[in-house]
Amino acid sequence: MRYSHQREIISEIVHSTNSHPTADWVYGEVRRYIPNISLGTVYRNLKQLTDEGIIRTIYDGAVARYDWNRSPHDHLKCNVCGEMIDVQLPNDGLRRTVKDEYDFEVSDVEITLVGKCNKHA
Amino acid sequence: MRYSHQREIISEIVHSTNSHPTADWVYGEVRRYIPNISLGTVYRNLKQLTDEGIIRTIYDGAVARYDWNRSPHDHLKCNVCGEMIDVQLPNDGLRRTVKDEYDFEVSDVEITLVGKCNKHA
DNA sequence: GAAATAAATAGTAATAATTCCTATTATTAA
DNA sequence: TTAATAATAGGAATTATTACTATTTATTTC
Repeated sequence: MRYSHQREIISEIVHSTNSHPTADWVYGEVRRYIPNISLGTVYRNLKQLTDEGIIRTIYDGAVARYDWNRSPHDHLKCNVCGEMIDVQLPNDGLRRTVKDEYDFEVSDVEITLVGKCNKHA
Repeated sequence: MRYSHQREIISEIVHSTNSHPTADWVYGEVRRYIPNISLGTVYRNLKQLTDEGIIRTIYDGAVARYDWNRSPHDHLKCNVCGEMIDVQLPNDGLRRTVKDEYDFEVSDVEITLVGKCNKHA
């Protein structure tokens, strides 16, 4: 993968936020720096960055979101404010359970807890 | 919600499989019984059945899948054969952890373990 | 049981998110 | 510096899904 200015900016933008942005939001931000960038370029680069392991793609219902946080982690999704919060939850138990009970070889764990975050006591 | 033949058949089809079918697959099946049913009718009814709690909608990446199994459960997704297997995993620990550590009020737990199922030793 | 009411349908157009295509531009290797 | 080719912009195409509308059908009322 050779250098491109567009990819550099896209990567920086994803790394600049904890908001798990959508492709469309990233597109809007990149245009502040590269006004005539095309949406296809944004998608292509988000995919390439994902393939290279530089960012992660997560799915929130039907839309893709992008996450700079590559370390294994889970998400809390607040139904009230829509925010998605990174958390690290223990999953050794889950892995062991499915290995023992279903003979299933786990390569990836995806946990999302939906509910109400602490901003809405 | 008043009776309709179309909804009846759609519901039966979703209940007849463990394959977590997509709307498109359901559409193909329903047409064996109602050849001129429209895709919009399938989507509308799948949504209504979901709203009524008769079936569940789950997301597999970007596509919606439908599941007759309403009891709380999780999924094992096999990367080799693509199958999605229903399992019941304990999640009391997870709930307690986020309650205690993040003051997050959980209403729903979504767990998908990705890997290799026991058909591919 | 027939007419009135309104929900549901078929068929099709529209939308949203994403991918694909192609002529042109830019990066890198020699 | 040039040759090779990856990446781009711009737009068309695709896929999944929702919206619209005239017509049909299930239910309600008399």
